[in-house]
Order: sequence, then structure tokens, then C-alpha cells
Amino acid sequence: MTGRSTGLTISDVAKAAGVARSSVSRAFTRPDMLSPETVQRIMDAAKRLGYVPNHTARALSTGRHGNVALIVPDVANPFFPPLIRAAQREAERRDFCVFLGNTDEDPKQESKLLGRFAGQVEGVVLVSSRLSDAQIRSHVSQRPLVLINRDVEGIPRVLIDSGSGVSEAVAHLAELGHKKIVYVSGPVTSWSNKQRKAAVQAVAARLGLTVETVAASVASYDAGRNAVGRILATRATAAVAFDDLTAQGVLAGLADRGVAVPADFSVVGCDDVLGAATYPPLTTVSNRSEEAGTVALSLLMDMLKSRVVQDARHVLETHLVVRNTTVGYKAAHGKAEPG
Amino acid sequence: MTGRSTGLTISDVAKAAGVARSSVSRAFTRPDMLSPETVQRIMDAAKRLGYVPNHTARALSTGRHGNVALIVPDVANPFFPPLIRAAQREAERRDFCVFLGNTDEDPKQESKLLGRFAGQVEGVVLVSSRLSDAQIRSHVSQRPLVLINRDVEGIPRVLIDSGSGVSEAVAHLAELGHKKIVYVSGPVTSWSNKQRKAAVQAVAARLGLTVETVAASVASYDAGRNAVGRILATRATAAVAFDDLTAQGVLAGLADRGVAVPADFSVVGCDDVLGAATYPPLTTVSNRSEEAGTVALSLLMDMLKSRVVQDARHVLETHLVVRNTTVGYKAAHGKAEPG
DNA sequence: ACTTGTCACGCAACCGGTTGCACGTCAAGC
DNA sequence: GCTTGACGTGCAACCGGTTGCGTGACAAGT
Repeated sequence: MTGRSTGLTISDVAKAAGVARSSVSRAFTRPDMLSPETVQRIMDAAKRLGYVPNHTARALSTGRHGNVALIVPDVANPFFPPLIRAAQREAERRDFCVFLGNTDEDPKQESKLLGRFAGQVEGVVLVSSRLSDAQIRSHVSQRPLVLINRDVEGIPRVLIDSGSGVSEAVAHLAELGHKKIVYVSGPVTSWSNKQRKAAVQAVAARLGLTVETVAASVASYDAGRNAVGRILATRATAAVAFDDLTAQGVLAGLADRGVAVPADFSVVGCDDVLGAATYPPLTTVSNRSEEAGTVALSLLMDMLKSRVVQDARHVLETHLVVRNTTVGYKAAHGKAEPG
Repeated sequence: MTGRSTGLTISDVAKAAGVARSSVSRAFTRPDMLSPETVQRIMDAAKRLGYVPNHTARALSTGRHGNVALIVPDVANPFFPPLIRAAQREAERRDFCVFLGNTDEDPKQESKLLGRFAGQVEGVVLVSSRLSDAQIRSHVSQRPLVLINRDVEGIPRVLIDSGSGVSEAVAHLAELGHKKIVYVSGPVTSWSNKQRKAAVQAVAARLGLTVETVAASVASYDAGRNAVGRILATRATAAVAFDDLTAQGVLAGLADRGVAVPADFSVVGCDDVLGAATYPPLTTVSNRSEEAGTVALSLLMDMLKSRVVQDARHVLETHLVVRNTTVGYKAAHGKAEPG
């Protein structure tokens, strides 16, 4: 009637096995408390009847549901799925189920979801949260929570340091002989964008490169494509783009103008989101989003176990992945930087 | 202690409002049964205390959890995220939460997840299930279930008919003057692959095109790239690939050999997974996966409401999206098909 | 033989809601 | 004035497990 999978309860099993309900319960949760024969008898009966413990009832009395929530800004952004999958895997390894929430980049929606999940999850991991620090803190007081790509003091968090990879990218370009490069920036409000831009400028300064910034404002193919005019106007010989999508746009714009990559111009992306699956394969910065997912989940699980919030701050460094859109400027041209 | 958001229960509210627990319960679930003033008083007390109903307890007594599960083969496959997001949105619109399951294309894993979710969801949508018909049927007997891209008689299902779009693609190529094309096939076990291949052959026959099949075996960039030698050997002038990833590989392989696209060769993908975000933008077939997600969810919700399984079979037709990897063969060459 | 301790198990309360039924009140109908 | 019915509310059982505590059986210790 109710669509329940089976109407079977511990009582049925208890009757069949000739024991009390509590013994059935213990057979499943703490078999060591029972004699081996009793456990065996109960298990046999359970299997014979096709009994399966009711998750909800168990959750009600224990307060443990075995669920966690994962909340992301946008499932369809290719950056997140690998992270989701990794988190999922880790959760399942520990016999947890995961609720997935999609906020559409909207803080209100994020709060709403948090509320809806509350009471059926034991913990939450918030990815690239758009909430204010204060809001995040207020949620933390209610239930275990870990952050990904959001740096709030006192709250367990795992951060993907794209700065390290971007730095390598700039060093790579310098080593190849480029003297002037441009950073194609992303959304100004983005934590990642700030991080990446700063890294580019720091390393460029250290290695004596000139760097100009061209704003793509939003992170998209079109934004990258539209920025090409301004990029070329700088007379730079290489560009580091905020992300792969932007980089791909830049490649398109370059192609439109007949600029060959990497022969005439080098491009590096960030996040390794398209993998090698475009042509030419993009030199980019690894994202380690999978590890972020795994680590965040383990962190959360540890908290659930120990019941203590640790001020963990797990930083994942990224690295340059050299493919085919970068090449030595001198090697390609056999001469020095144009005047 | 237990990390519950609040220790508040209906009893607290009842006491504060000076009514019985049952009245508090009714104030939230069937306010029409109470006098307006009582409802008001209870609500005030609840708000003042910060009471929020316990989802788990409610689920235990009603059998309704307000959760559904969405199980996909691989979150990271770009085909699924838009579908997931759409389903999510639809679920939320109806105040449902969604569990996400990832099977890694493994039927065993799929069964396991189905089991783990059982008892905490009211219904399931299974996307591109790898289970056998019999297994699927056995699950259906246990709880409401709807299928996406899996055609099992008697079970509500929504099917994305990529055949229609592929047919358009072939017609498009014919119209452009191509006489001989190749179909770069995907996994032989794939329902979609069968569908697409059949469509290509049917339309080609009708329009008098010659079509050869080149197997890429798995759907991937590399597979596509490796197939190019064989594709070119057929002396065809255009290719329809199983999916966008494969198509992208084909483009890469073509570029490796100096074959210009679309000037010398036309390529069309399928699934519109990379959007326009590559260069040159790929002519492909739309996927309508978002609608599939939305429709599947509504179907499920209807079943939950009416408690009756309808043998719905919802087919979504796809269409050709013309971008820049196809062009008239004659237009490009100004002559007839080469000998 | 009698205390003491251990072990296996049952009893019953509890988790936090929902819901069938009974009860009391009050207005309308005769 | 008494029945009738509608209405608002409370009582208590129930959803399906978990768990603190008590009890009886049996072995070991003196």
C-alpha cells in the first residue's frame, strides 16, 4: 500500500527466530553481544524472510542517518562532476549516501537547501559556497560542515591552490623564452581569479616578464574569444587564461585571425576541464577537484566520528600540464621578441 | 550532543502553546482541522522556540520521506550533469530532495545503490541503466521507478531519440552534396549506438548515399582520433560520429593529417555535449537531456501521487544543430566526388 | 554449599512525529 | 428540554528500530 519495499520488521524476524526484538536488533548492530548460534539463527531467519533493516527507523532512534549532503553551485559546470563523483565514492566506501544540492550560484537557494537537508543528513560539504562568512558560521553551529574552495577561519576546509600551477605555467612560458604575456582574467568576485592573477603577477615580476591583464569578465568561451583583439594589441606572445573555457575561446579568436597556436602564440588554460579532448590539446593547470572531493568527505567523516570540529585547512597544490598549445617563442620564430 | 540542529520537539511546542502534541502536529499538516486561533497560537510558539519538524520522524510514521533517488552511470560524463540539474530542479519544485548515485557503469554497483537507497526514497529514476530487464522489473515491483534511455515495456520511461537528429544530420550532408559518408560507431552494447547507426543507414539508403561504418569501439577522444586513418581510407567526404567526444577525436586526427575541416571534410557529432566551446564549433545533434530529467521527475511524481504505474513511454526527438564543421562538398571543392 | 561474577537475553522505554477514535461543547432542529 | 450533529481537541497506539537495565543460568572462587 505504502509502496514500502517489504512489510517486514524486526518483529517478524524475532518471531521466526524465536527471540526478542531486541536480539534481532543486536544481531545486526552488535552481534558480539549475542551468542554466535543465536546470531546465526536470527540471520538465517532474516535472510529466509527477506528482511532488510529500515533505515528511517534506525535513524530516528540513533540520530545517525548515514547521509551527507553535497552542495555545489552548478552541477553542469564541468569543474564539479569529478569532485562529486569522488566525494560520492568516498561516502559510499563508508556506507554513506549523499544528497546532492544545486544552488544555481544563488545564496538564497543555498540556504534553502541547507535547511531542507537539515535533519536528514549528519553533515554537509559546501563547495564554492556563495554564502557570507557569517551565514556559513551560523550553519556550522548546527551541524558538521566542511568547505571546499572557501577559506573561513575555524571551519574545516579544503582549498585548491591554483596559484601554484599558474606559477608553474608562467615559469614554463619564461623558460620557453616569452618576454611578455597576458593574463585573461575571470570574474572579479572569484576567489580563484584573485589567486590566479596574483600568482601570475608575482612570478612574472620575479622572472622579469612583462604581464598585462585583459578582462574577460565572465568565464566563458565567448568572453575569451572577444578578448583576443585586446590580447593581440598588447603584442604579448603568450596568454594565461582564467580557465579552460576562456582559453578555448581565446584559441578560437586566434584562429579567426589566422594566428597559429602554438607556432605564433602560446595559450595556457586552467582547471584541466576539457582534458585532452580538444584540438590542439590545451596546455593547462591541473585542478585536483577529485582529491578535493575525497579529502572533504574524509574530513567530514572524521568529524562525525570524533564529534569534534578541527580547524583543518587542507591545501591542494596544482601543477602545470604541458600539452600542445605552448611552445618556445624563440624556437618557433628563431628571433627575439618583436619590437 | 548528537549534533541535531535543535533538540526541539512537538512536545516542547505543545507545552509552550498549551495544547496536546497531536494539535501541534496537525497545525503543521492539516491546519484546517483546528480552529484558526489555535493554529496561530501554535505557530507563534513554534516560531518563538525555533522549532522545525523532524523529517525522519515524520517519514517513519507516514512512510513518506520526500526523497527520490537519481542513479546515473557516471556523473563526470558531460552528458549527465544537465540532466541531473534539471531533475534536481523539478524535484525541488515539489519539495523533494534527491539522492544522487553513481554506478561507474557497473550493474553490481547499481543494484547495491538501489538497495542502499531503498527505504529512504519514495521513488527512483534510473538513467541509462546497465541492469538487465529482469533486474529492473524486480526493482519496479518494490517501489516506483522511471527509466531514462532504457526501453522496458510496462515501465514508465523517457527516451531520447537521437535517431531523429542523426537522420537530419545525414539529410543535411546529402543536401550539401556529399555522396559518401562514414558512421563512426560507439560501444556495440549501447542502445543509443544501435539507434544512431540504424538511423544513419536508413536515411542514407533513402537518399542514395553510400555509408560505411568505422568502429571506434569505445566512445572517446582517442578512439575517434585513431579511427581517422580508416575513415580517410573509405574516401568518404563526411563523417557522423557516435558522440561529440569521438567527433572531437576525429577532428584532431584530421588536423594531424592536414585535412581541413570543413573545407576538405565534414564532421558531425552527437549529444551537443561540448556546446560551442571548441574550435571550430562542432555541428552536432542536440541531446535534450535536460528535458529528459525534468520529464522523468514529473512522471515519477505523478506516480507517487496517483499510486498507479502508468505505462508511459515518452520520446524526445532530437535535432541537428548546424555549426562550423560541415559545409557543402561541392561548394568547397567545386567539383564532383573524387573517383 | 554459598557468594560472586559473567554472559546471553528479554523487557520496556524511547526516538519524534502521525492518526483513528473518543470525548466534550455548543448551536441548531424538533 | 432533549436529541442530533458538527466541530475542536486530547488520548493513546503506532511507525520500526535501539538501548539501559534487570534477570536467570551457569561457572569459578572460597
